[in-house]
Amino acid sequence: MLKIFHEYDDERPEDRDMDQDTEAAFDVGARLKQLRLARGLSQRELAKRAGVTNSTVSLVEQNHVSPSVSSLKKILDALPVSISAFFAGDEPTQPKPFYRADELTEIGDGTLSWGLVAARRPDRQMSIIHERYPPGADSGEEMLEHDGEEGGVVISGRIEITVDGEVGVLGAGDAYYFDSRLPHRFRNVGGEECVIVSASTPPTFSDAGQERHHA
Amino acid sequence: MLKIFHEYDDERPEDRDMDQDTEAAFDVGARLKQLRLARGLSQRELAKRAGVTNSTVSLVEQNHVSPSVSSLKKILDALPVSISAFFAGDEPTQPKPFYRADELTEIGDGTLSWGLVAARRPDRQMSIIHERYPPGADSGEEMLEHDGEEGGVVISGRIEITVDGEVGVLGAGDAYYFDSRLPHRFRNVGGEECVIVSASTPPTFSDAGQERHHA
DNA sequence: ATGATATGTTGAAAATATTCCACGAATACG
DNA sequence: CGTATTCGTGGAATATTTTCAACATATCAT
Repeated sequence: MLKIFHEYDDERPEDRDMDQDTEAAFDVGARLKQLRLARGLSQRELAKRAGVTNSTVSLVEQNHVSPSVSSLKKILDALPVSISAFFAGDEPTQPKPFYRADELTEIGDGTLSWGLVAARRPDRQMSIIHERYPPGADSGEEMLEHDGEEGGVVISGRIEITVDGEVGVLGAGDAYYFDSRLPHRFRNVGGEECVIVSASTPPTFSDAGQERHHA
Repeated sequence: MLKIFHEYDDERPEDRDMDQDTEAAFDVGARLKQLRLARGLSQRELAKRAGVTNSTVSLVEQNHVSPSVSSLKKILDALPVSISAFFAGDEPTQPKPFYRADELTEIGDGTLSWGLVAARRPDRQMSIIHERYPPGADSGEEMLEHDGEEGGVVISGRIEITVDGEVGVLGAGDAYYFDSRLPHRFRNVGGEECVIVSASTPPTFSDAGQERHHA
């Protein structure tokens, strides 16, 4: 869970009756600042969009005040970030070993040329795939349905994805994530190649037919 | 997004202005009351556990005030419910398949600006992250070790990855995959930003709170 | 009925958040 | 060097919140 900072910089944490919980602190100010800077906004610019004063943004970022929910909402709306997402932020899974680009296992069907990461790894829990969809590429009329979950991030180009009847056209930086049992389909409707990095679990593609049991 | 009520009595949780989102107003008071009653607590009992007065609980439940983040946190801690989970009803906790680039939940520590896909999806089996390492970024001297597996594909830039003593420098198109229990580290040793799309399982980063334990 | 306890509400005081306005630092430009 | 602009900060005034201390209602036992 989180602990909300409420002290002034020069005060010590014990000054306040921060009681029982020992949980990790959640730094509202730092998180807000991070999100603001990630969007290249100044305090004033953000405040203007949010309908609050720059002072408010400043004080909140310094944890000199604990904003009211309504104020925080105004500010986050301007980013935009939901309150839920705001507080969902925590330590990420630090990412990290090594497959040369030409070492990725090709799993295309002729038209497609995809690279599967760590294809031969036994008991692998995920399939991470570097996908390249040429213009017009289509996973097919009949929707795909299989166990597991899959998601990915679009690197370049544009792709139309249909999930359970819902259609979205994603561009660079956009992402998707859904339950693979829902009928789905991928189509490159643009004029250029579309590149995606995807992950799915449990691994649908297994080079060595090494399926692992999964509840 | 959500609408925080700040009006008195006669106001009701209705849409007032519809911005780009299709979401309805978020009734803080009603949600709090719902959670409190679900646990069979009186306002006074909850207030006592939370370290606030019963008045505060009463006023908040009636939407007569918009509580400060610190107050709301105190109250929710006593339930216990995370702030993120509290507002989760707002965001499509339902399987939302598509995520605009700016909808990815930002994670990172200020220098980093990463986007987590489907952060608030309940019982998500993977964390897919769009990572951006600025020049010089380093996951740290001390190696990371945690349960699960992780992998990813380098989109641009160069990154040095150390896994269990083995060091590799990856460039665009290269990939990695390893057991997260092995000590590992990431460093952008190049002069330009390095972009990676990674996936890890199980998700170390979860929108925790009052959720059921899952196997 | 009467008192004892528990509930949720609210006026007024106290505490805190937010605004208004100005300051100093940094940058750019003549 | 001066001046304009933008930045983040913070004092003092204002607005909102939280607390304190009732109050009204309801239930239950005596």
